[in-house]
Amino acid sequence: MGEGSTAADGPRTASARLLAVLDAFDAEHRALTLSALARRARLPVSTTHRLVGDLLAWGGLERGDDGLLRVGLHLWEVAALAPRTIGLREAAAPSMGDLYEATHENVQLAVRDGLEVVFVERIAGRHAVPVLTRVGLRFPMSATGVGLVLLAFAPREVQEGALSAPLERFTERTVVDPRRLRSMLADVRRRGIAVSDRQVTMDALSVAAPVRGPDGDVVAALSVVVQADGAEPQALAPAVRTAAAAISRALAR
Amino acid sequence: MGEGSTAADGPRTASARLLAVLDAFDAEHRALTLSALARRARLPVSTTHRLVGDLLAWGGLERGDDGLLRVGLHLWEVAALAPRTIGLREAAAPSMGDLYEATHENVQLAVRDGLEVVFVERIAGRHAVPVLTRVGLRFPMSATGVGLVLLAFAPREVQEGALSAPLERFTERTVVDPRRLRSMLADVRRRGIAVSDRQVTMDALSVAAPVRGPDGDVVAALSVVVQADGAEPQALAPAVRTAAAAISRALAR
DNA sequence: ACCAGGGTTTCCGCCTGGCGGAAAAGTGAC
DNA sequence: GTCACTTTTCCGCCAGGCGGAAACCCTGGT
Repeated sequence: MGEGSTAADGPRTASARLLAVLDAFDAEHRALTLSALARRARLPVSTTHRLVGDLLAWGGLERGDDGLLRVGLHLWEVAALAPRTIGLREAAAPSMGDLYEATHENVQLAVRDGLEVVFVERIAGRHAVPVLTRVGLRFPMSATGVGLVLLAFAPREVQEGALSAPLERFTERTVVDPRRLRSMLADVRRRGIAVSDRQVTMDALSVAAPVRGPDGDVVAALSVVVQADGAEPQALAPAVRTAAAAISRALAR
Repeated sequence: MGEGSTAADGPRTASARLLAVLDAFDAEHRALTLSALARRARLPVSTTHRLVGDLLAWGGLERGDDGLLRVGLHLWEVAALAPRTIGLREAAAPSMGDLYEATHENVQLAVRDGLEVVFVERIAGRHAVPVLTRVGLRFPMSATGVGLVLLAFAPREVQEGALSAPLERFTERTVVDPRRLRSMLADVRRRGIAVSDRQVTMDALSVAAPVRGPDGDVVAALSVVVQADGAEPQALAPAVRTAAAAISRALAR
């Protein structure tokens, strides 16, 4: 799911209310007044005031000099203990740095969550093609390079779930035919590389490879994203594979 | 505070209980059984079971194939919205990369929280002196390079608070005399650089500079940490200042 | 100086749902 | 089969979470 389960309809538990306060924040709303937060969480102002007090006391939120509320440091400290985020980033950082040095293009690391990818790290090339992704962004799997990798190696029921849902189109080149996607996924499994050519934006092509955990499961995917014009995926593939393999080895330690 | 306010003594609110579940995790306990989590949170097992259910549903926790509970991806997604963490890291990443390329030593970025520093980013030099810090670690301010910077430029009452508390000794060279520390802080403010020489470990010296926000306040500190033997802080200072200034400029945009 | 329209904070009666002890069920090692 | 842990379920109790209302605050406009 994109957002934690804090649907406003029906009775909500105390926990759900507290977590709904946290879900009021997003990339477009990083700083909120108490009243705005209450509206976004669909809670009465006095309830929100009380819950915000609890979160402020714990460090889940901070109140700025401007009176606005923001996500706090302690929440991040706890979240940093998630193995699929900071731990993965730390294991990946040297190899991502190497891949960046080798290509000077955007380098991205993502994990799967349900039927979506979540980007956990990226190095943005200064002169590289602009990319939509930012750390913490969640995105459908079927169009991006990393998404294709993660879907290809996902459990069968996840693949069937993704293939039976309507596939979202982002450009005229986005693959939205399930049969074609199924075929692409088989190809990704065979070659150990995914190429997404102008499926997300019309100027970007990405090449992605799987990152495996200690027991061989695919736990993340690594990609470079380059200008589609003049791109040579076959030339990029070895470097991406090598970097992904290095991350896999780092995770095995 | 180091840990969110979830003291186990006395009556606890529903919010405090939920947050105590999250606080059960730390760097040494990233994966926990339900029973272990209940013990660490000082909650009855059935209460913990219910709260864990709420967090699993929201994405704050995940249950692995091994049955163990871990901090989940959605918590990190929310935490990634904290301006003092991912946002700061992203602004800092190019300059930290440059400083690393220039020195090939450990590069660290930290923010102040109360009377402690929290490390929000680091680049570990492959052949550099081992450092204690990891991302998400919190540490007293007075001994580290970044801590000296953050303390020097903190509001007066924060400085007085730090100076009136007993200063913790880590090595025989740790400054624990408040008068001497006060003098060092004045020096840091004057020179815009802090040097911590073997105050944390006996083999490391760090050089740190302030990172300023758009309104000129010191919002973070950047440092390199090198082998103390043969270290030339004066030679390192310009590069650290330059990188810190670049981050300050990035934050002003 | 006043007003309006937002905001935040406080109060407190209501009643629901959070709480946790007990028991049942599950798991793995021996 | 036993043991020691684990996880899950049940359900009676009552505490505290809830939120409407009101008070108070702040800022910008006139």
